[in-house]
Amino acid sequence: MIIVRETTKIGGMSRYDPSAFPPFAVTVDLVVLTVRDHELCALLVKRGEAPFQGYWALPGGFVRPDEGLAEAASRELAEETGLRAQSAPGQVLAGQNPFGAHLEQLATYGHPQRDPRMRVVSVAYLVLAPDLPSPRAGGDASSARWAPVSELFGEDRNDGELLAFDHGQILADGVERARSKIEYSSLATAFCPPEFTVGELRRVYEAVWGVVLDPRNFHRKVTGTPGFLLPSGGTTTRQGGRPAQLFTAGGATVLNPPMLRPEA
Amino acid sequence: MIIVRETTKIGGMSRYDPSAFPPFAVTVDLVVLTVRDHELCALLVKRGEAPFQGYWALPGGFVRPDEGLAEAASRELAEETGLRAQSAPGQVLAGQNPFGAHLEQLATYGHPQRDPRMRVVSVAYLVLAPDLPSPRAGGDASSARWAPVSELFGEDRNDGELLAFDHGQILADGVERARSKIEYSSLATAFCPPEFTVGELRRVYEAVWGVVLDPRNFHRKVTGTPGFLLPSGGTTTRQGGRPAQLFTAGGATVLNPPMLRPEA
DNA sequence: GCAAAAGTGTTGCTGTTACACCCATGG
DNA sequence: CCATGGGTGTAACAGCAACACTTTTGC
Repeated sequence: MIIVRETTKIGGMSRYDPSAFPPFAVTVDLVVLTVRDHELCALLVKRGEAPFQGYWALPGGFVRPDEGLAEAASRELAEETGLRAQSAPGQVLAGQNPFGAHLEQLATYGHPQRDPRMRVVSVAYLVLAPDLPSPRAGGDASSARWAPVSELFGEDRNDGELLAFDHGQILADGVERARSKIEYSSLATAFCPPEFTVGELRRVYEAVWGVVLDPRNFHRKVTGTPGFLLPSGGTTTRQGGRPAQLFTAGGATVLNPPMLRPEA
Repeated sequence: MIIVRETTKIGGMSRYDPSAFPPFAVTVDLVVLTVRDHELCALLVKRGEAPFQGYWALPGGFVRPDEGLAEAASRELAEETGLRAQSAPGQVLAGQNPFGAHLEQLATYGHPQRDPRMRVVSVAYLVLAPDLPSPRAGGDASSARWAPVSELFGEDRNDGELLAFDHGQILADGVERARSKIEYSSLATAFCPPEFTVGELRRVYEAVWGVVLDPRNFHRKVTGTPGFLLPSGGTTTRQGGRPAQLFTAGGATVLNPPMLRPEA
């Protein structure tokens, strides 16, 4: 164990001695969410080694000595899913990249005993991605899956399936962040492909919140908010019924007034 | 420099080798905000050593090997101000402690070059405190001060006064978090003493947002929101004029519908 | 009395809800 | 023709902004 030699505090000035510091490891963990088949799903990978061998966990890994935190999250995301993420909110580039995804810092978890082996501080990132073909984790499909969050937290949850470390808490925080953030921002478009219809966007809200929304009022609300949606010109009938206009995400990132989440 | 020996990745399973990890230092930095004299102010301390010697900086310090992150933030806060913080949002205890303050995690900053000496990852915490007598930093009053945020970011800012490291960014993020969060939560009460009047609470909103609010509509709004304010029974004339009812913060932590921030 | 701050009443406006209704396509 | 989803019109209603007005203290 490395010996900690914190400098004596004199007048609150001496903040730390750079030549001596406590032995910390820093990792990033990813809460990757998508909407599949009308359900909010999270990406999980299976652990192959102790501790928590065989448990499902969030994807993640070490931060390398010369990379930033968001950079590390982005790299891990690409390694495990092939996704490329946009970390700056409100950037228009997301639509240009067919595998674009939203990435933002969620929170940092550093309980002293969260990893039984050593002191690990983990910076969690939240990723919102459009529906992807299938997860890949180093080419081994059996070690990664999309888990519906209702199975993990809902009434019909399987309590036998606990996540490794404190990843259950991290995932819950990520889901809650996503649920509240689509209320007052245009983030829900991050779950959609580059071009999408109003109905598809509505089904995203319904899946994330677990509610049903009035299609007519929803349509008026989102098309009436300036900068939220940009008509792309095309139409599609991929959902059946009358052809629907196609839109791309507009530049507006903040919705005012917000989308109202029904209390159900 | 410690040599990094990251394990080879096999099927995305091997996350890290606990016996070898990159050399990271983990610190906490505090954005301590209060309202003094109708102005939103932040607590700054003067650095006594290189780098950035003589610059103003956010209070903070090392995370000790056996303490949690919030625990470290709370300890640093107590050491530098004498404040005791409540980290769990919505706790009723704040009113019982005359030096109670709200504490929540803000974000984590880990740019590889943010500290010129070594790799430092800093977990920033946001503290909202009622007006305090005067800052103390290890007993040396000249090394700590309350700085109005308008002087640091407003039109009348003094550009010569840059903060150390990336603390300007951290402070800006904290101020923005506070400004947006009092909109849809009852957090503004954290800036008030245990007992306060509706007018005092309104002046908090006005100082944090830099706007003027209609006293009549504000009064109706906050007293009409169930669980926001609890009448304590007493009255006061400390603001002059007709005696005002005294309130304590109610249990409600989320305001729905939110307080509307004027665009001015 | 006068200034100052606390409260209440009222009116018009904005935005939401709920639902009737029409439109355009595939089968 | 009918089912399906897309889109518009409209009336009832809730909440907010603006402002006139009353109340209760200190000086």
